[in-house]
Amino acid sequence: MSRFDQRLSEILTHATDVFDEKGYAGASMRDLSRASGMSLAGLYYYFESKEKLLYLIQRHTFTTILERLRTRLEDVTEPEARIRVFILNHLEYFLANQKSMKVLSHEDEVLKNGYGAEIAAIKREYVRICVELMEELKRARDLDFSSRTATLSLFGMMNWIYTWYKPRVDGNAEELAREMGDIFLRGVSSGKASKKDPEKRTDLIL
Amino acid sequence: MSRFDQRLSEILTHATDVFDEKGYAGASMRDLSRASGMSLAGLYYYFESKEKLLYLIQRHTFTTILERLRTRLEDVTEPEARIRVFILNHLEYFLANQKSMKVLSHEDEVLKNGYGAEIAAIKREYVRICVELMEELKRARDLDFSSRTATLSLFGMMNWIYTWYKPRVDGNAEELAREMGDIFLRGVSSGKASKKDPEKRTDLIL
DNA sequence: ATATTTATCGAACGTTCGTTCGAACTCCTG
DNA sequence: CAGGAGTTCGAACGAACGTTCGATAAATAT
Repeated sequence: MSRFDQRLSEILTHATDVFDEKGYAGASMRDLSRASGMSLAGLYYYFESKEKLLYLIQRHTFTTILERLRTRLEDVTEPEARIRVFILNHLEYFLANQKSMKVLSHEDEVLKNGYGAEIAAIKREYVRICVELMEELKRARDLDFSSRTATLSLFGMMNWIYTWYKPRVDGNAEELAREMGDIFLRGVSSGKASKKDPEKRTDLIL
Repeated sequence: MSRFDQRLSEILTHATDVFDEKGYAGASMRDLSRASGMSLAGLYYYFESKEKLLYLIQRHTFTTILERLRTRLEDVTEPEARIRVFILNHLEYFLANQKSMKVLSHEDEVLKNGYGAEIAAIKREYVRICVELMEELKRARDLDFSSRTATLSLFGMMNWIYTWYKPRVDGNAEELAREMGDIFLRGVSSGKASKKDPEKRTDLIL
């Protein structure tokens, strides 16, 4: 890892802190300069615009969590266990990198065109995997529920924690993953749900 | 309703559109001026700062949904039904006022000091009611789960919809409330969950 | 030690920001 | 129709914005 890359990732870390606290639009380049201990002009040696900086943060965060997920899923075949792996992976990374994940979640719509499209593609792939896990579970247990609503509800449960999680009160990722996994999996485990429209589309429009 | 109040609420509506689209920090007073068809200076006849404008939007949205909830809960006594009333009320208002609710959810932390404290107090009361419904259910059915985690997970499921809801795909509030109610209530209905720490605190620190 | 690349900086650019102010317009009341 | 209150506006304020540029300092290579 070159000196350049190392310094860049330090800047990314500090920028993440600032975006977390003030939001992307609310954070100024001068804020970032102050936080990273580098001059305003100096920052532009490492990236060409504020927008690109957000892109770099989001891409790194998203590709990392996706990578870890893929590795972990390799070892597990049972459908419910695979969903629990998904939940645990998501929450573990979320809590260990709360600021990055808030910047990823909260600044979801600010990147436009090229950068935005690239991040959106990673996101689509991440969600697609989760929907597939739902489909596996439905097939294995002959369940009937909307994979789309279920998946997006699950993401809601998990992603919302950035608004309320307090380490001292809410325990670690394992506990939380177990609690949320219990609620979600038991909630979804019954033929009764969503009987009305079993052909409900499962592809996602995001 | 005075002419002043009427014009103000028109401005609030247009401002909500702009905040929804660009975020509070990303929206300029000139954007708001353009959207509401009034001159930049003219806006300041109706409110004294951009911050106050966000406060007015958030307060109106939050007090309205809270008011409706109280009215609806008066008619229902059975614990599970009361939670379903909460979910339906929340989702109905959320979908009918998507932009306002996004501004309320997404710009949660931007108001500081006086204004922020007032909104936070309404929020605390709203969440407190939901936690109490959980406690009622637990008592009535002798269940054992963390009211805090359950409540906040439920809020996550519901509030996250502003990131994915498409009317044509996801149906109306009733359907969604039934689906999410099924998942959540079935998920929470079992003595097995969270057995490990039955004394887990139920008061919320937000 | 010198030359060359890599890294950092102060100062400034033009633009946009939230807000103010006094003048003007509109409207209701006497 | 005169007059005062209620409403709207153009123009401007100083401050802060994202970005650029040429000079300088530090690190590396010769």
